[in-house]
Amino acid sequence: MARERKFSTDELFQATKALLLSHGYEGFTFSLLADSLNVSRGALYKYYENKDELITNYIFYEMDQYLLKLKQINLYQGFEAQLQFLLDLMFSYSNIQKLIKIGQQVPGHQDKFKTIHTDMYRFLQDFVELGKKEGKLKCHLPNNLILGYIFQSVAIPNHSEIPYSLWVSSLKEMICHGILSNN
Amino acid sequence: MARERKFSTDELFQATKALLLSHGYEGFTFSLLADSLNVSRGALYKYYENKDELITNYIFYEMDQYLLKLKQINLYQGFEAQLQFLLDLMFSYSNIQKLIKIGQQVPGHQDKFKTIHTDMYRFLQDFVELGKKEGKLKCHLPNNLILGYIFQSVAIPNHSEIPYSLWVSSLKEMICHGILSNN
DNA sequence: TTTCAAAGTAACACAAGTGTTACTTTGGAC
DNA sequence: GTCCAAAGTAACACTTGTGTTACTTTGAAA
Repeated sequence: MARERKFSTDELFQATKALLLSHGYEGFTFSLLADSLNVSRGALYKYYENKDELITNYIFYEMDQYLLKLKQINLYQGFEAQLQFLLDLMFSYSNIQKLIKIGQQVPGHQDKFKTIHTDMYRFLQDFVELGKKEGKLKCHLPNNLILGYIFQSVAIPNHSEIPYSLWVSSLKEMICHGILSNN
Repeated sequence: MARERKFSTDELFQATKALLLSHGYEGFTFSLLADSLNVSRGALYKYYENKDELITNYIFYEMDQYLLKLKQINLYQGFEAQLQFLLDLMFSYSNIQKLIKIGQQVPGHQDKFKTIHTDMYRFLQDFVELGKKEGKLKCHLPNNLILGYIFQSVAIPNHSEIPYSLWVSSLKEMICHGILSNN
């Protein structure tokens, strides 16, 4: 009953993601997005009132997917298995942290994103508490700092192009046992 | 022989810093800067051709100061003392990392900033090598990853407002020995 | 084949940032 | 007091992004 669309929601979101990551919140424009989709700028206004609405929608979509994955942590028994799962998940979704930060820049939506962020941290409290109860995690470290520490580490820039597998295994080692030797 | 200036270079740099950190590279404008200095926009063009030149100048100035401090690491004997010095320095200059990232966004100046960045890392190679030779640092971890890991950790957002001293001591603990208990 | 609603476009008016120019203000040297 | 160079301003022309409107295109249902 209608004309065929020139771009799917998925293509729209992929282009949005690429532009957000390369240009940041302030540098992202509908003109750039329209060009990258080979579509007129006006067409985008058929779907979103403005860039803030699009960005908010997109990042929420991305975070929903992420949270869904995250909740699979409960399929694993014991702290160590859950930690491995969490670390692997983080490395395969390493852009999410950047996107959340961008989301927090959207005027009038900071609260929404802060809420989601704290919700995510609250959801992982059980995981941290489990680690502490099992005697695996250091009890004197604040829960949220442990979580922030884990999430932050995937964002380290790899300037010297260390191979991915070495990168991941080294980071896991440092997160768990630090940079110092034990002797 | 001339009229009195309405703002000093230091005031200019402080205002630039505040705006860069709050608005990012793309969001930083001469209009904002002029307003925050209570001066007309045109006046700024007396000193800098455009925002890129100002930002580059400012961040280089900031990094020069930082490198100067950093070189005091050689005043300390032994790896452990140097590590403590480095960690304390990082926490007191925690914004530098963000500013360097912003600098890397300046069109046509990415190379300059990458150079400075790698220079800084090269300067710290001695420190890392010393740690490895003394058997204090894990030898199998890539040098630049260790450095990136240390620098990145000061940028963790403190959403739950953990007191500064607990924040710093916890991070030092995690960087050195990880999040897991030893037993 | 006609119809019509969704998809898309082109163009307008507006706002904000940029860089420049011609101008005024200031204050020490003379 | 006069001069003049540095400091600062106001305004112009230009560019880019925004949101809207009137328009055309498309394709399946009737």
